[in-house]
Amino acid sequence: MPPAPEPLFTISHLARELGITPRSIRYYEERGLIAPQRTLGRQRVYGKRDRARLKLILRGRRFGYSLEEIAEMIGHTDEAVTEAEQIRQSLRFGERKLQDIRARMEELNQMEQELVAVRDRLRQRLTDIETK
Amino acid sequence: MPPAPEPLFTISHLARELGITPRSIRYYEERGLIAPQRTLGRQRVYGKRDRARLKLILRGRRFGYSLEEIAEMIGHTDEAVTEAEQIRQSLRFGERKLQDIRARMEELNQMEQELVAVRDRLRQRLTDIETK
DNA sequence: TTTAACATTAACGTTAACGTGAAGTATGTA
DNA sequence: TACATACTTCACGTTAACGTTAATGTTAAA
Repeated sequence: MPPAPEPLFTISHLARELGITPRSIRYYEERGLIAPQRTLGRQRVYGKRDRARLKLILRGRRFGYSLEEIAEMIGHTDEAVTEAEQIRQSLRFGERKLQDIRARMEELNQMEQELVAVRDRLRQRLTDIETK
Repeated sequence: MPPAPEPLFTISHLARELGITPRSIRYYEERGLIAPQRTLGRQRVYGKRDRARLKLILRGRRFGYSLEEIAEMIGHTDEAVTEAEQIRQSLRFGERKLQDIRARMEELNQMEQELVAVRDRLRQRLTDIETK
């Protein structure tokens, strides 16, 4: 049996799908966040893993993480130390970020409660005004 | 009985307490997010409400919300329309942001799961390597 | 009342994360 | 083979969110 034929994407295809520009994707590569395969003719080819990685990056961005932090979270692709050390590093960063995420969840809860409180106060004032 | 003497803060006092710089606080004011009282000599004076508002702003920032979005969330202090309209507007934005927050919670969960998955894969590879 | 410790405004500087071409070349698809 | 895409490199532009500096005013304490 031949190895499962992985679905491949061109840069602009992927960009459209993710709602970003090819420029951004190349920029992420420049910053060492992804490292797609290339065709014989040097064109970038993206697979499932790359797509997933990009989604992670975008999710991170939506949460205000810098590309630098995201790199730490999911692991740089360049500057290879030994593989084991690489992995251990990623693990350490990953743990930190997990903590971080859990802390953020708490904060989101706080924020939600505060917004709800603000809302309720506003509603109260509104009815006060309208029934005066 | 005199009105409860509210505790007042100077800008750098508040900045220290919140772990930011006076510059940032002034900038938030410039962007219409806060509007502290002034002394006779034009120096800024902050009260409890201001402090709370700043905390909200910072929380928002930690989540990657732009100052613009935060302003929408908690209401601009300038461009006064009628009070009722103001309030209704804030309510609308607030509702949106609540939705937003709930969506983000979902995303955080996703992110956590993915990070955990990454972690587990990494751990697996690590033991693979070490026991080879 | 002087002085040290803050504050104020104004303006220019900085960094991250891209956007926007330009220019010339290579690749891939109908 | 035509034509849309993609590539690289380069460089300049842009926006948000402050940092920094300068020149001056305010305030609390001694």
